[in-house]
Amino acid sequence: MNSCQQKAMETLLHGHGCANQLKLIMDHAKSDSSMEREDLAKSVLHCFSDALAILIDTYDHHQGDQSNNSSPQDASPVLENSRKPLHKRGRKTSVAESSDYRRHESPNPIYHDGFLWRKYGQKQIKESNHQRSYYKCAYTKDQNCEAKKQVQMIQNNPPLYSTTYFGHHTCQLHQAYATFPGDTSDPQDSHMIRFDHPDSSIHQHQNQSQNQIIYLKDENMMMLPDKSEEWSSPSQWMSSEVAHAVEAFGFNPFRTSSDLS
DNA sequence: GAGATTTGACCATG
DNA sequence: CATGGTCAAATCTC
Repeated sequence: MNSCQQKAMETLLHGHGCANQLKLIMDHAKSDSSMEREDLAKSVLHCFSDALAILIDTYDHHQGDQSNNSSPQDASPVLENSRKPLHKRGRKTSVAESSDYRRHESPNPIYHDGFLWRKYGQKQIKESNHQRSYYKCAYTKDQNCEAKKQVQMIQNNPPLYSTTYFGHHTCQLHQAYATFPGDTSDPQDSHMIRFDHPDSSIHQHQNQSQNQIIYLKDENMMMLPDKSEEWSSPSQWMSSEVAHAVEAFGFNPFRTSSDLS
């Protein structure tokens, strides 16, 4: 799996975690938490739309490369290392010279990509009418993680955002997630990872709940369990784009979080 | 009060 | 010197 597919899967996992939190809230909420539910629902929708954008973008690269008979590794927009020394402050290398970057364009800025980011700067870019935001991994100091990303609106109508990732996460993703065990106070910080599937033979975890499990189907439509048995294959309960991407790249979203490590 | 974000300044690069 | 990436003090939010 290349980095784009992994990023898309992380985004999907985050969305699924939000959906699980939403379920928990709906199961247990006695008081009025409609705002929290609404925020979670929005978060879920953002995650899936972002993941779709990544997958579609990656699929386009994949198709293009196949037609050009180039290797799969060339599909990701990763340029050669610049081999230039890093300095403590100021511009290090331009985007084109950066050692490793992946760029995605989507109608929504990618905020929920499964990682925790800390904004450290914002700048008006000369060649663009829009500002660019700079983010570092929140675990830059704690775990010496050097992952960064830049988010910039590149088009107004229709809105189009470019999210560029630099470097790799060396932080422990699951440790980061474990920091927020079941905390439903802030949907932005919801990081539960679990991928349930209507077919119990695929994933044992869903048996733990006889309660409502909400599955996503086409166009973000939510379905209750009494409908879920109708979906015998992923293509029936995922959006068609995601299912297509899953088949195209052969990655399995039904693995547990421990499988990912 | 702690942590996150904003924003002006600093600095490397071309 | 213009530009863009980063720092860090100021400000904001919870």
